[in-house]
Amino acid sequence: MPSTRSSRPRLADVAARAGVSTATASLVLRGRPGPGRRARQAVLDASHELGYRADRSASLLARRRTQLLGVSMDVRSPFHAELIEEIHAAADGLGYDVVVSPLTRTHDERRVVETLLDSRCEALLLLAPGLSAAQLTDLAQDRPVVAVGRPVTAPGVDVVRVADDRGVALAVEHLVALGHRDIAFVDGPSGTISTLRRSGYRRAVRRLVGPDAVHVVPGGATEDKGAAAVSLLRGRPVSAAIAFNDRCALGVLDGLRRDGRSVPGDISLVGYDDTPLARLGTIDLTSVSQTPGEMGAAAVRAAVERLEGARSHDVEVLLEPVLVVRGSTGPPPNRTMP
Amino acid sequence: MPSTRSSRPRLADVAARAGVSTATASLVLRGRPGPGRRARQAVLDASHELGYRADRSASLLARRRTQLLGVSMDVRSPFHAELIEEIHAAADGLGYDVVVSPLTRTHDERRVVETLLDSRCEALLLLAPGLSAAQLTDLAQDRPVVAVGRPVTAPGVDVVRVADDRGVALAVEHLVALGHRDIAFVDGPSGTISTLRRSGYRRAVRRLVGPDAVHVVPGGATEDKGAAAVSLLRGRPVSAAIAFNDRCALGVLDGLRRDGRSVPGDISLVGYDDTPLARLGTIDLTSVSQTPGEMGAAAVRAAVERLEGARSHDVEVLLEPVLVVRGSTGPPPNRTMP
DNA sequence: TTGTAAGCGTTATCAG
DNA sequence: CTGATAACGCTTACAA
Repeated sequence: MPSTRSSRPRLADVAARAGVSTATASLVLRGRPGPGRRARQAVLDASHELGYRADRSASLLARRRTQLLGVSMDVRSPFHAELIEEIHAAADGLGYDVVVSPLTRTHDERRVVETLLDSRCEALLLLAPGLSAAQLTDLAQDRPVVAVGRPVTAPGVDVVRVADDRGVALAVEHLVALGHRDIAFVDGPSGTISTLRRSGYRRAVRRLVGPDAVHVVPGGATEDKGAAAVSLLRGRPVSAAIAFNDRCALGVLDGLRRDGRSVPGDISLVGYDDTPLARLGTIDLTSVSQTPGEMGAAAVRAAVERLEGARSHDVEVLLEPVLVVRGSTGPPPNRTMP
Repeated sequence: MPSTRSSRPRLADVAARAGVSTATASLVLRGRPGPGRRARQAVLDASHELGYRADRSASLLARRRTQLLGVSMDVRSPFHAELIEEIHAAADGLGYDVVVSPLTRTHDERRVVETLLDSRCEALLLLAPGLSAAQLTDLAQDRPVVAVGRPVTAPGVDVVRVADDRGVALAVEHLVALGHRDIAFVDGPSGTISTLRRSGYRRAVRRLVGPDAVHVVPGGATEDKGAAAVSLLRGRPVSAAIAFNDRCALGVLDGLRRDGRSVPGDISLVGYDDTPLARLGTIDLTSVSQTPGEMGAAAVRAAVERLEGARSHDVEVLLEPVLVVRGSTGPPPNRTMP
């Protein structure tokens, strides 16, 4: 009668069954060169028959390198969710594994980072980290640290982000190409990101339309701020608006509809972030994408370069945003031929 | 001159500095009884001065019990994100730690489960698992398995979910209390969940309004299906609708507005899931909450009960949903006094 | 090519 | 109350 407490098979079990040493078995199972055909086949068979899987803790403990990338994320952010997917895929391709630790009510960023380090992660990819530049620099003292999606200047840490000013410029270019000349910008909350996007708007409008065409109204990062901004849009003739982000745009959209103005019939609207929200059939918002695929790959690459000694100086990877055109933008109403 | 390659301090370093054995140091650092005041203080000081943190792999490897709960989740689901938070908090309280492994393009449920097991998790909490009942039962052979949020009948696995029929019934009761008598149900996709919600609707309407008042129209789980259902709502006088879920409700909302009907002025609307979407100021949807806090706590409790031998029979925890009343429901128009 | 044996950093057992 | 010392399960020099 077999013991009711069936423990997982260990490497020694596989080795015994295959009639080889654990050393040989280990080499075979990790696909390392050395063992011959006979031994290889025997180990593979035995492993399969026993349903063997290596114990992660033991393996990590024994290994010199862990090839583990630690990622901190905000569980609530859909954008982070996408990044996680991409980071996973990119890491996979380079032979690295990923440990994600979610920020929650009970686990703040400091604690999450410690957990990651306790888990023997060799590098840290921090998604939109809230830690100060000094703290980041301090962390980077002992291992590669990559700040993803937040423009920080912290010596020793690599940064991967999308050019915010370029993103808004893309939106302006798109609208101008459609024939718009009265394009407003619904600003975001105070902060680096808003500043970058606003200046991107300013420069693009000045260049493509004219210095007097700049029209920034205060807004914010949330729907209600966007909705509130709608009343400020009435002062001047406006045929298109670019919002700080998708949530803000959603508020603008709703406010406009309440006003009886149709989108894009009366006014075109562009958001930022290309969130799943923007993709909803009923919202269908033209939006600027931060290209999570590129970001994830670049972040992993940055970490791995450092780990493999291919680079020792800091790097800031500035990615190009992509405008995703959907149904919320179109030609302006009553377009007059020149 | 200290070596530039500063490796983390080990337990032995702490012990040496404190002038005690590693055994004593270990006991102190884990807050176990035994060591006296002197030793205790010395170890604590040394540990602090060195910035010591235990190596997780080594600790897990050596420990008899790992007290690790493995959780699989769909990164894209905001509801899962909430559950993760709650599970984390609940586990914390019971002295357990949580390992989350996200389902992604490159990591399907089988692989995620294997990773979790390789990491020495003692129990599995699977959020809305897609595995078959047979597979779940198989997994549950060797450790506690809790299926969260999906009604599966798999011998050996515990289930934690919210009573779907009760949720819809709550919505019906709310609407009837407001004076509605013509309440439609916009159905979901084929499946267990839809069946449960639909029958909850049927029973409640029959009981509170009358057998002829039942009015189910086909819908689906997404916005477009909801929007399409709006045209079917015109056949009968309808003063309120309950949608299969929030996304479907969003489609209904949009369709109604396009029709020029106001919510809740002309028609009241209730969603299901209480997603962040429902909470948006511009949507403000009355919705049925699956109470993630309760679910998370119940799931952790179920796993821990099994692990600690407090229970050996299967259990299905059926939680009460909660109706979150927001701005999309109100009294019916032209209410005639009896 | 293959096996022996020494770690990896903790925890846990068991004498003292 | 404290300290050796043997696990834990795997990787990896080094030797055969």
